[in-house]
Order: sequence, then C-alpha cells, then structure tokens
Amino acid sequence: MQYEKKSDGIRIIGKEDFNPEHILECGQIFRYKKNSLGEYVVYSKEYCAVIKEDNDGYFIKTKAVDYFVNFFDLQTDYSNIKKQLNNIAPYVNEAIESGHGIRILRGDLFEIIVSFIISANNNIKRIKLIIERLCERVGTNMGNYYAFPTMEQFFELDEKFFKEIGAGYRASYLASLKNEFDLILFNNFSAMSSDIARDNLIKIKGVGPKVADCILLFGLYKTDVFPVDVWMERVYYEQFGNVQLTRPQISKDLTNRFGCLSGYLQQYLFYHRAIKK
DNA sequence: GACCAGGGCGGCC
DNA sequence: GGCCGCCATGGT
Repeated sequence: MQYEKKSDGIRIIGKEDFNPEHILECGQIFRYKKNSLGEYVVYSKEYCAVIKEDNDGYFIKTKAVDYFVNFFDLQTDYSNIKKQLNNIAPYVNEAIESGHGIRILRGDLFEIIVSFIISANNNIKRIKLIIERLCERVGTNMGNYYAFPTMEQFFELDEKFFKEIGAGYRASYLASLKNEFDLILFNNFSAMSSDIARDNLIKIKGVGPKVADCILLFGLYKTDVFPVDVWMERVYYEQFGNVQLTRPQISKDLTNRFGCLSGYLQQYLFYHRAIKK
C-alpha cells in the first residue's frame, strides 16, 4: 500500500489494506470516536488524527505525521500478509475478507499496559468508558480533547481514584503499577524474545498470559503471539481444536502453527467472531 | 435479575 | 505445575 506524507497529514492510496472501521473497531485500541461528519477520530498518547475518506483512499489529518505513519504501521505490506494467510481454512478466508483493512497498530507501551489491565474480564464498551474517564480527569487538556495521562501523572493516582472511574477490582492493579516503573521503563523488551518478554510482563500485577500477549502485540509489535480470550477460545474449539486445552496451551498451539503471522491472524479472527457478528 | 465481558489472583491440592 | 471460587461494574 502506498502513502504520501504531507505537511498536514498522510494520504493513503487505496482502500484494500486500510479500513478505519476495521482498524479501530477490532479491540486493539480504545480511544477513538466518530465525529459529526461520521469520520473516525483516533487518539494515542497526546496525539490526535482525523481519518477522512476520499475517492481513491483516505487522508489522515494530523499534526503528528511521523507519529501516525508509525502508529498505523504503514511500512508493513498487509497484502503480502493476507496472501500468506490465504487458504489455511475457509473460516480464515471469511475472517480476512470481513476485516480486510485491519492493521496492527503500534500503540504506546504504557498506554497499552494500562488499557489491557483494564480489559481483563471486561467488555469493550466499558473499557472505553473507564479509559475516557481516566483521560478526562488527569490527562493534559489539548484543547478539544484530553491526552492519555503521562506516567508521571498516572503514578500520582491512588486506588480510590481508580475505583471512582469504575475500574472495579482492577483498581488495586492500576494503583500498584507505579511499583513496576523500572520494569516498564528500563527493560529492553524489543531485544527480548516474546517468551522472555512475556515472563517479565507477567510480573506486573493484573497482567497474566493473555494481557501480556496483548501488550506484546499492540505495545511491542511482536507478531509471534496469539492472545487467547473467551472469543478466541470459542473460535479454537469451533474451527481448530480437538482436545480440551487451557488458554495458554491454545495460544502455544496456534503460535506453533502460524509463527510471526499469529498476531495478524488473531486480529482478523477476533474481529470476525467478536465484533462483526 | 441473571448473565456476560479481549482474565487474573490467591488458596488449595 | 493445574484447578477453582472470587472479583466490580455497566450493558443486555
């Protein structure tokens, strides 16, 4: 897919490998909305972008051009990924067709860690609600929106605050996150294998194997992971599985089969099974 | 009003 | 190591 950097945004040429609805509504990110014109607006860290559709593609209007070139993973060839995932199984072809313009976003590590601690045993609508309240209360006012809290802003907050914004029993996990400051900031996760990085992430309170895999995929861009939640467990037994396995065992089976394509495949399947239907 | 949601923790064996 | 009850909250 081709794109052009402009002074006020990014021009996306073609619609096959870039679909705002599929990218944003597939549960990898929780800070987006539709504006009065029906255009998607997406927020990451302190940045913001509006996605406008035109005849032959899209225009991502933003002041942070380089940030969103990376964020939307525009250097990766998704046609090639879809080609490699083609004809694995009829259901996989179906899923890729229904989520054809999905891209794995390169989110901010800290924002992703917080977001997916909140995501545990929760639903997407309420995850969005809690994160929205978090940003409105402590994020920097950027004019017409609020930034995600910086680590410094976030670590001032206590368990009582997190309960007030509706985090429920995850409040204590969020409040104790400041104790993992060193782990988050000074670990060179990118240089680690996914297995080693996962072992480190699981040390964080509220981060188990599934949340860790989401952090690896959406916050550290490691695609050889397969996050398995209730929906992916259903897909596994409906489409792949035979014997009864734990979720980490399902994840291991699927990463063994699909390697570095795992993260992409998982996202097509999640969108198809959990969101679209 | 029960059931569910991009699960994880602590106690138990 | 694996299993299991419990956990807050908002939507359906």
